[in-house]
Amino acid sequence: MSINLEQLMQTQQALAKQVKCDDDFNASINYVGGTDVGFEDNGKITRAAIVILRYPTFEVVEYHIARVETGFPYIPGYLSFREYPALLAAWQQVTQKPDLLFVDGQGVAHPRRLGIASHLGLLLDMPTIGVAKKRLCGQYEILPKQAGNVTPLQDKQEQIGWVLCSKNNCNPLFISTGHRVSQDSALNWVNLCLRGYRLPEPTRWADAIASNKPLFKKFIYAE
DNA sequence: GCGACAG
DNA sequence: ATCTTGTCGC
Repeated sequence: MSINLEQLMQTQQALAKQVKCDDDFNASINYVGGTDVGFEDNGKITRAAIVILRYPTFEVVEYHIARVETGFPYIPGYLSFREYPALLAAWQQVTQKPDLLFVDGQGVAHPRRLGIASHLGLLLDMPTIGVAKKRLCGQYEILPKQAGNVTPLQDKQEQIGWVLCSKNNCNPLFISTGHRVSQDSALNWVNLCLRGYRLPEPTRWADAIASNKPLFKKFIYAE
């Protein structure tokens, strides 16, 4: 089996046309979700974590981890094809579906406007926000690492997202609309979910769960 | 042609 | 992403 990138590119372009960048979700958010993906056995196994938090208290309501065989390599610009199968498996286990889902990776801040947050948003028909730790494409003005600083991420006269300094002395986050959320709301909701750490709570918990970090171990022990 | 390139 | 200790700075 070989990979036909030409074919996948066309698939992305077709899907990108279906992405909605306007607010289309209940104004009252009661549950927010976060996702993160990790790998095991030299990448043979893809491990996806999904966590649901109550908003605005950020208590963990439930979390799930799904492991599936990795069926696609990592190719910049095609990350979603590698990670979405495991994310869908984890999603099936979710009882309390969130009102908003924070996805690790780009939303429309992607060469063809279909980062994993947008792709997953379409597959789940859920409002999603892309929260990436690195830039994939687009240009922006370098900002002092002072919490609160924010500048547009632009690609060819078009704003594809935001570069946000979420915490002092930390590298910025790359925020972009995934699906059914406006760029302004994406930035707004990330800010509303920040609690003194670089990552917004849904992403921070998903990160801890997917990688079995101290925050998660402590949580398990307390349970 | 060369470098850049989410996780 | 992952393999990994200590270390520097806020």
